[in-house]
Amino acid sequence: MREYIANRILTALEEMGGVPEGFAPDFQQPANPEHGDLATNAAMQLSRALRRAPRQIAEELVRRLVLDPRRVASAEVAGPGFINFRFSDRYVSEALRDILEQGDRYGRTATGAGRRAIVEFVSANPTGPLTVGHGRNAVLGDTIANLYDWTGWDTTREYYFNDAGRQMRILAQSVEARYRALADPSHGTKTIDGAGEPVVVPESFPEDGYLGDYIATIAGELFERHGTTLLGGDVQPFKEAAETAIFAEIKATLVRLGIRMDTYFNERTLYESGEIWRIVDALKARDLAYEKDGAVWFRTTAYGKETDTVLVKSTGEPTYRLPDIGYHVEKLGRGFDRVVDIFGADHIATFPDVLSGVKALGHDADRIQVIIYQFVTLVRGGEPVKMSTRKATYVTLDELMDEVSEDVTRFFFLMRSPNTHLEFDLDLAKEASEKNPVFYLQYAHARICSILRKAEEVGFAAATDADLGLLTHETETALVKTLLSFPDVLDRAAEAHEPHRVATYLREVAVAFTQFYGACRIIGEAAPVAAARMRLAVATRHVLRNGLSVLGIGAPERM
RNA sequence: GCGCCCGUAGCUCAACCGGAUAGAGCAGCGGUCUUCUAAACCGCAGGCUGCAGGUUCGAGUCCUGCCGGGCGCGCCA
Repeated sequence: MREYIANRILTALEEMGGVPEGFAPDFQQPANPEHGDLATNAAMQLSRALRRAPRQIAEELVRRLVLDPRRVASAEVAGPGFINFRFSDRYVSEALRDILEQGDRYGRTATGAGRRAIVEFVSANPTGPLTVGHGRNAVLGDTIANLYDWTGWDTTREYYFNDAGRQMRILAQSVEARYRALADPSHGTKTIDGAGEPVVVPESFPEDGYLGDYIATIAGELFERHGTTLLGGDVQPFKEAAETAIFAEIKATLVRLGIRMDTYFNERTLYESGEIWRIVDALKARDLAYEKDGAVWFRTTAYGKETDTVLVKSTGEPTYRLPDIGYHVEKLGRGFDRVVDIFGADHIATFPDVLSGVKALGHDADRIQVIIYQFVTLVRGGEPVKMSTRKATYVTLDELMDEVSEDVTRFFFLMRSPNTHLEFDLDLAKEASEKNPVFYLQYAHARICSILRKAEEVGFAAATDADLGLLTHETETALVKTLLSFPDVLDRAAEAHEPHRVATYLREVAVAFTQFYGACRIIGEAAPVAAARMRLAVATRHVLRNGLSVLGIGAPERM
């Protein structure tokens, strides 16, 4: 519809002349229903170029505008120069028929058709269970991937990790120390500081080791399986056991959240392929990298930073920036048209270096979209909770889901814009979970299912040939019009990488349906009217179900 | 000190590329179940959009400065 009206406007404007090259009228959905179904501010935008008053332009435009009355009922000038369009009844009922035909595909668009996107998210190294902090990343990334999928992109979900660094070494040593305490009765103990409190640990436990219970569990399993045979040996078996166990747990947590990765990318690949050293050479060849004090530096001052940045330490070990650059070059090399990263706010200062590196190597960094989300502040008993994976002062995602359910967890992380801080009050989430807005959406869906069940009981099959023109009540047309914007909402949410728009929209759908439900009965009305209303209910169910599915949230048939 | 994000109703947050009278939920007050799910609906109250300038037909939105909160600024990841 937008496209149709835009074309008609451009045709009319052509006759008027003086319109700037490439002008595209902008549309919005008026907040006030008195302002019609669609509005354009084209006349105001053109005021300057045409050197005429907006209202005058708008009036001439409307006079010249040729619109098919079967689609558009009216076009009128209002306010400072808006042109308000009202859809015809015929268009509205045809659009509703279209929703019903598309069913569980309704909402899908072809915006990204023929293009490929990769969304990298979670990407936690296997040093411990996923925490509430990872939750926002995981749910945001998965839902953004869903949005790409629904808007026609060929979408890949990827998990990037590093199992070779210092943290993994400390993790392995932590497991080994717990194991020794089990396998060797003579192994002593010591006291270290953990989260401000003294903790008793095995004597060989690293000062900054991991204190979580899962470490002891892994050590216990090793002892059961291998007895004392691992004593005094290499640390490698401990590392492998820890990585295997922790990754299994992470994947299980993701599955609970409804997340399945398509690919896993190990940072080590970039070392083994020699990719990172090729990058160093290429940067040096362009005089964007140089050696100083035994280290290799990236000339980030050439990109507006105050200082240059170390790429390879004097120990010969790369900093994480180098493989990050390599990883992004590699992803672009795989032919993705869009490379999306989901990062926490702590990466805000580092990803520009990565983009600079990608650009320096002659790649198209514009294909890379970095989504920065603000941190989750966990509040318990009115106090913010400090979290650390190493010190085990965290709340895991699994614990959170146990407390408030998977659906509430997902919705909570999605209902707010990524770039606002998210305050997660645990007490509130637990106590007031029944008041959570997600239930409102699910309830509307369950209610529709209930009506359809009831209709069947009383022998009221939902005829597919209903006369949709009978839907003339205020709440009926309002509901249909709300349903109509679903594809557009998905397009915009995908483009902006803002899943919360879908959540906000679904609430509007649920409100519109509930108002219709309150004002109009279905079962018991004259057959033609009842049939038409049932079709409307079915269409609404499609939008709710499809929308919830984009968010990764269940659509229960009864509650 | 520098960079980025945020500041909107008592609380948590919306506001689509700068548009028309800034909207929801929760909390508060008052109504509504003999009829398809009351996990609901209707109504009332609640605002100098942190402050001060600027840009323009028009600013919560863009620019500058200040105030307040968060995150980051390492040969750590």
